[in-house]
Amino acid sequence: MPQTEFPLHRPELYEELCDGERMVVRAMAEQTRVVAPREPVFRTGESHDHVYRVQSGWVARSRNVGEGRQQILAVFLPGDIFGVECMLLARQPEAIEALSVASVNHVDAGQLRRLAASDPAVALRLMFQLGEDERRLHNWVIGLARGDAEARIAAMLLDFWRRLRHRGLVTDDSFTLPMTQQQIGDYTGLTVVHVNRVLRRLREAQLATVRHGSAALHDIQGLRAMSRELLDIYENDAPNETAEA
Amino acid sequence: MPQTEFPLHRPELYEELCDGERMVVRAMAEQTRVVAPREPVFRTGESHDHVYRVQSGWVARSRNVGEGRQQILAVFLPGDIFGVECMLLARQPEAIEALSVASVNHVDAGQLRRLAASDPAVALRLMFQLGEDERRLHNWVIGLARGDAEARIAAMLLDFWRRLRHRGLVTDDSFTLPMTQQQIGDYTGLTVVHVNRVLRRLREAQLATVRHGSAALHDIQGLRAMSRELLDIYENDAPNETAEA
DNA sequence: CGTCGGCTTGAGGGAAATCAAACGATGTGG
DNA sequence: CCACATCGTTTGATTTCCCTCAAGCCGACG
Repeated sequence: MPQTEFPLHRPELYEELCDGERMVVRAMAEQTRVVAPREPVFRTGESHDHVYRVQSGWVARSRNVGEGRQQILAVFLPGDIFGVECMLLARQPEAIEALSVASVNHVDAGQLRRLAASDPAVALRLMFQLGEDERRLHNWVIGLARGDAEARIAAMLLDFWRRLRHRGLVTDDSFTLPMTQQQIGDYTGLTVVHVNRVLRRLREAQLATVRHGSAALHDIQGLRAMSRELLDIYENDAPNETAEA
Repeated sequence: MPQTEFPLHRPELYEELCDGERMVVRAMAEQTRVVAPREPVFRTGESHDHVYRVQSGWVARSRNVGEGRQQILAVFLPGDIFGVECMLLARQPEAIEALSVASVNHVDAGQLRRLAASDPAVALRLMFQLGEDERRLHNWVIGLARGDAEARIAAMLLDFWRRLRHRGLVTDDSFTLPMTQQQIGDYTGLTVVHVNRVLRRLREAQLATVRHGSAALHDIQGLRAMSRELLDIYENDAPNETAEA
């Protein structure tokens, strides 16, 4: 069922979306970079004019905020396209860093813009990525505004798991999670100390085990219950998940 | 200085962006709706297939979360385009409601998609709106994750003021703010009670007065200091603002 | 005049931050 | 093989910010 690759799309766009995906992949095929953990793909303020796509590994978009603290705004998994904004916006306050060893493909922004102008499927694929990112940010705003620490972390784990599954990168309930507890805190807006306590509680409650850079979700339903308020309609009645759990 | 209309764009795109804007406005010119405060433009889950543009008034994107509570995810001001996601994503967990009396233009999504496919300037204008929304969401995520109540409210007031100014809808330091304290809380992730206390503190500190549906920012620099960590690079050295303050 | 929505203020409690310190792996050099 | 430094994790004690609960106030409106 290839449809799972773009889970939220309008069905009638599927063909065109795949066309666009192929075109983007082809345009990016020539240039690849491999980055080590904590190594930036590009830095804050750096004039970057490339659009990227994750080939393997995990990558984060983060912004420095005050003394040595950072906020992780998004985590990109294999298949995600990022940096589309640079085609439009002049300045970029965010940095992109690898979480694990990661390889990314990229293409010149101007070149991609011309491609998008000549091929609507490419423009559609890019817009789709922006739309999907926006929805994920909406969910995250709600998590930060309304969820407590447990709900946020449960929602984070479920989000990663779901996305990896949609791409066929995970089949059971466990996956590698290349983030330190500090980075989890930077993402969820919590301190390391508190992240640690919550992870212990999740472990003790037999809900999930996060350790040594890997996560195992023992009780999907329990985690979903814990983060229920934060999940949007689509996520709350995803059919093939309840079957799995 | 028409450039201020799209504050963050890449300069070389200005012409095309304006072309796109004109095309979108023209395509939407035929259909207008006027909505009263609290009246939905469309509801959660409603299959909507139109893209909108605010002509006048304030409009909010919100999502219901649990018992009678709602989270406001974004506030749209005159000139903003919203609902672009419906061209791409099948389901929409958010509702759109008017905050003040508002008039919105709209156009059928399929029609707009064909227009975007035939005219790259239209696609660019739409992508620009998505990019700008995304940046604002990034800022807001940081605000919720890192900022305390005062920083969030200061950032909110500055954001509205800045956006209204860029569109020439405000010349001095005051503007109408058609939101109740409850709605401000729904936006900033705070309770009414706490919003009220913070607004009192801002008033007592001669920073800003929010009352009777209007806001007056007495000390822009003070407000910016209060929310400094939450503002992105661009916002922290906007030249013509320091001059104004 | 009573009611209703929105604003204001007070008192108490709880979730998470802060401060502080120890523990366990891993690696490095003597 | 043993200091020893480093990085990430773990745990405890205290403090702070904000929520909850509760009640009073004000203007608008029937």
